[in-house]
Amino acid sequence: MTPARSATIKDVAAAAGVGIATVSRVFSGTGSVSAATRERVLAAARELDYRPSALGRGLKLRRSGGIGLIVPDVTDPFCADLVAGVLACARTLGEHVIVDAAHGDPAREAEIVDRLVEQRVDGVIAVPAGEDADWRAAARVCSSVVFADRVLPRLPEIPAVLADDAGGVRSLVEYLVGLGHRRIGFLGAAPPGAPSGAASTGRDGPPGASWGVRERAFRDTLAQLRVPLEEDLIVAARSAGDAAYAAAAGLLQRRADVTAVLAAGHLLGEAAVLVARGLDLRVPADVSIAMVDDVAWAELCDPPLTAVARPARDIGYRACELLLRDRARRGRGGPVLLPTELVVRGSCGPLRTARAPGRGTARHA
Amino acid sequence: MTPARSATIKDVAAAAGVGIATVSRVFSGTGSVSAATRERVLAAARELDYRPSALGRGLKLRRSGGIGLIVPDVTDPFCADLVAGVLACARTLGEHVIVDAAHGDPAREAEIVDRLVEQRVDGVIAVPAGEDADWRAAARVCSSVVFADRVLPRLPEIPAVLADDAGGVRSLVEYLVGLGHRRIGFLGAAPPGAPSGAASTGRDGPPGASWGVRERAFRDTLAQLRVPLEEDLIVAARSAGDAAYAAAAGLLQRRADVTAVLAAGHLLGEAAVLVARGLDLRVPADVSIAMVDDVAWAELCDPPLTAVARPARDIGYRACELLLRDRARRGRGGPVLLPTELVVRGSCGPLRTARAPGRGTARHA
DNA sequence: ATGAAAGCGCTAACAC
DNA sequence: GTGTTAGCGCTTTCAT
Repeated sequence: MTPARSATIKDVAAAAGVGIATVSRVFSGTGSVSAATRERVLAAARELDYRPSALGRGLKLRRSGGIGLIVPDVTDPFCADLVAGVLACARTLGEHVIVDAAHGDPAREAEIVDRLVEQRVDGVIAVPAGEDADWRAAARVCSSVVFADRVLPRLPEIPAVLADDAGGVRSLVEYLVGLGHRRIGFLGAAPPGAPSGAASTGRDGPPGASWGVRERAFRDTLAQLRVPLEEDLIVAARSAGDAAYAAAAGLLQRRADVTAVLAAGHLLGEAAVLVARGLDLRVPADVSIAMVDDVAWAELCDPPLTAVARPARDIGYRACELLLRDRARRGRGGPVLLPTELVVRGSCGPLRTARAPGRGTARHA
Repeated sequence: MTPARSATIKDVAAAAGVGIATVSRVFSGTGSVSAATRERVLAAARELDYRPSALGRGLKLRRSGGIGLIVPDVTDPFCADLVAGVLACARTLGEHVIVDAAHGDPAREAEIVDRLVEQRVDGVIAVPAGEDADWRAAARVCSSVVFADRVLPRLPEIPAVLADDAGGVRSLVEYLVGLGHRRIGFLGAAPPGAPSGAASTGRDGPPGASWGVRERAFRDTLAQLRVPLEEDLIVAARSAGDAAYAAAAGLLQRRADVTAVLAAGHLLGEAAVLVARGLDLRVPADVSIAMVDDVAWAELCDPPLTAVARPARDIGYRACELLLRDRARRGRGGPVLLPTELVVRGSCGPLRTARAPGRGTARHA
């Protein structure tokens, strides 16, 4: 009863008493077929439970009808939103999406790119981890590559869609300074491999560069507002859990006089909140906290956290559009910059003179 | 310089002065090739920047080397973890993963399944939304289908990997009852389409059935512990934001005497926390809250939320293994059940006699 | 050990 | 409008 192998276009043609080209026309929508024939073909196809093979079509057309998407980690809320955006756009364009996670490992990323090229995907969207992957080759073999959320300084010709991180940090700093804060701690993400906890050099490291953008925006805005900058208020940590926690704890204990902390990412923000709680600091009475990335828990936190929302979903959506629709317009005028939004909640308050006595001392690792 | 079209096996064969079969042998690892020839082939391939086409191979082999993964929503933390698990396993097996989100819409899911079948994926893993999709056909054309996290009652023959939700809820109820609670509200997820806020019927609705499992476990455990069950403490809500909030608010206002709330999912838990805050109820002094799904914010919450952790990542990993490796062992002895873990934090306290006066009155929509 | 040749399922000229 | 035919890039007998 059930056919051992799924029916092919040839089977359908035979069953409908037509040529295979006609069947192809019916299913690919190309050319013209009389209503009667079309009906017969459709009936035969239904009867045989025929499913056109994307493999055959792909081979002929030299494209698979799918795109590749590489993110650092699908469980990161920002990445997840980005993925959702790509999925939404790809769906409207009838393409499927091969997703993979590079976990910040350039070698792994290079492998993924290779696989994607072998699959002959119609394009690749990546939140790039590094320059090991042969991005140019990928852009050549696949029709194209678009970067999302991050760019690689050495590959300026690859089009990109980014959040306006500088603008986001600027609005946060302006907000904090407007509240009266002067000694603001900056928890920044260090590039992979950098010594954790060390103050950054202020220059862009090879990968990402986005951390550099945020730190520079922090410095620039402070300068612009004529707030003196203290180097040891700027801390760079690998944003992994423990390192981030250590960095935040170090900052808050070393400088008991900081009145506000700006975390340059949600993992760093999480660390800041946990450290403040561990040190028994009241937020915002003893210290104000704000962060980049408006993830779900920001609202659930007590007090709810003020954050800069970055349009992750839109970034994904636009990147996909850029890749598949606006091929022509691509890469002109530098990266596409999407606006961020400052979401004010309760975690930042006006400046108080000093921390309550006894607070801010280590009490908990 | 750059070839207009990427090199094919034929080009490499010509360049290396060998037949295409030899090149194929070199790249597919099949058959035997002399070391010298292999070297020449590899050199030629490198020279031409040759990438074997998965399309050609797939057509011949009648499999694409990829699997499909359908989840309700990639931005849901549980789903994201599940996806990560599938990705991890697929990677070890050298398969790529086509991911898509059905958003709880059976029609959309059916479309996705169709696309996946057209792609001739080697198998499909799904957190199923409904029975519209032709799962049996998919299982036939693709080699197989495995359900994750949910099963479809009408398709018992499809293998599945699930969390032991019943056990999780049971441990939560036992914990709460052990703390002295007797009037425990249950916030359950209603099947899509059911009237929100209405008490459920206690029977499995067509889709998912997982909500049914949790509610039944709630009832059963209470009965087993000889705690009287009050029907109007059981509320079913669509777990979407507003509906969940409304359901939680309804429960807490209608029954000012509930001393604990068990939310059957993280969205419902979020609603419970927000409502408690809105009603100015102290947690756990006025009301204890616990939920199923140990998502990131549970720890960031104040107080941190007690929750049942479900092994989302493992579910994904096992489902993928089952699909690709343990084909033989599949579907024997019913679904694979993975254990949950009760993570006790600060959101549940011992029973107090009554809510503080004035609390629990509506004060905030 | 290696090459020639026959498809895998489909689309796109090109004939009629 | 519809059928015929020639590949798309690869794997795989089957010879050699």
